[in-house]
Amino acid sequence: MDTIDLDGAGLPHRISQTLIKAILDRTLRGGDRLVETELQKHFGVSRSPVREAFRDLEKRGLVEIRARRGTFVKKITRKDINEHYPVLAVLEGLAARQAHGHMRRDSGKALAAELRAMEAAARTSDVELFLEHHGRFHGVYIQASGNQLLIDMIMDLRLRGTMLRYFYPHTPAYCQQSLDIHQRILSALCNPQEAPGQVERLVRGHIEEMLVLKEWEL
Amino acid sequence: MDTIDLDGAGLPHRISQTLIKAILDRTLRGGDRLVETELQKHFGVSRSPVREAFRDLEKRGLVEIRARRGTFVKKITRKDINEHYPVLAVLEGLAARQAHGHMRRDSGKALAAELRAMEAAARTSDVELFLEHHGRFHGVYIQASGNQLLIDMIMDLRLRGTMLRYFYPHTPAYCQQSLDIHQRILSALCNPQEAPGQVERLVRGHIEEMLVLKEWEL
DNA sequence: TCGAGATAAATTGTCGACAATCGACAGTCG
DNA sequence: CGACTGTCGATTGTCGACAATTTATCTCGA
Repeated sequence: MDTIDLDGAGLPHRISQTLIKAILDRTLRGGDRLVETELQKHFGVSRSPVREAFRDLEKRGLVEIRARRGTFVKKITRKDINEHYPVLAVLEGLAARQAHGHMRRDSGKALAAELRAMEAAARTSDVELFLEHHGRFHGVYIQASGNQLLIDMIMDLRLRGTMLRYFYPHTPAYCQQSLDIHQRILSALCNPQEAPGQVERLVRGHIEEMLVLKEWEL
Repeated sequence: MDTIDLDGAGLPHRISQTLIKAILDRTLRGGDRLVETELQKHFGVSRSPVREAFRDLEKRGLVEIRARRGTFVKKITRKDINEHYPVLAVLEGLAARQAHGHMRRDSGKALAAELRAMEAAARTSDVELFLEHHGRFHGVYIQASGNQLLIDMIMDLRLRGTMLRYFYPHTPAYCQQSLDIHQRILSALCNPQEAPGQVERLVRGHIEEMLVLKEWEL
């Protein structure tokens, strides 16, 4: 690896963004050690911004900083997966409930657009594209919840979830099958008459299902 | 303020702990600016550990770091309160549900002990003592959930909640009144026959009630 | 008197160097 | 032969100084 140029403002942020990308696309693997002096040379900066970037990654749950021993990319375990989805499920369920309370027309349109894109991706078995629009579909009602605390917590969890996704083989079949539940979620969200509890249950159940699936390879 | 001595290991951690105490007991008020050079002199260390402590406080949501502008103790707003309790409610609800799934006898005993202490404190109108045991009561089933991710998230939220508590006048009357719901939560948690959904609903409802109370002074 | 612009002070961001600590290896002793 | 201890290299923790930026102050003119 050679020295990379990144002039401008916000050194720590830019470094952490680069590292996040590297972790999410598995250039950096779970358990890998991040050495300050190496990254210092790699980015052509001093150790201070590198250390601050590490703190940011730690906050986001992507690395673990062990005092006087170094920082390591977090290793995904079965336990992490078992703990992740129930928490994400209740939070997204709450987000859906709160979003349902004040849905705007454009939010509904955005949801419908993402769902159509998901259908198209499923038809061509483009799993990667499907996942992108699937993520955006969820993002719409999360943002629409208007609860900034909730939004931040979910976004952090979803970032970690991106690490998890490598361990679950998203098949075209699963894409096809999950279209139905998203259609129902869309309908419920856009129907003011729908019971808030029902909207919440649909979303929560949809996410909890990830745990039931047995194909996780660890 | 004079220089304070804190030898030993974990400078940043010790500094952040000191600052957390100061923020929670309102020695440092919302909106106050934390200047690196001042704290550096106060603690008799360099700016590096102070900066790391700031990052820790930011992660915990107690301060806000604005780039090139300084770090400020977070100001509590009505919006924060409105966003806080629904999120805490669903998370503690989930914790209670998961704890209910594998309650040990000693957890039940601990719950009962805390509830008795709460009753005693309520009888003598010792609100401070009541709140301490109330916090521990919740802590028991949170820990019993066994979900470390969930535990960490709730603990962070509860820390922030400690800041909120100054804005709600906890009266002896409220203590007395909340004994009943805690008795029901205790019974539900300790009864294996109880429906998980019911346990979750009880806890979630109890926490969401904080929002309905009108006595918040902002 | 008030406001805009220039200047000065204060504060954060970054850097390179030194100190403290950890892990591995080798040597010694039982 | 195995376990313990001391040393060495590598890496993190801390420091003080400098650079960049923001905020406060001062001056000048309308």
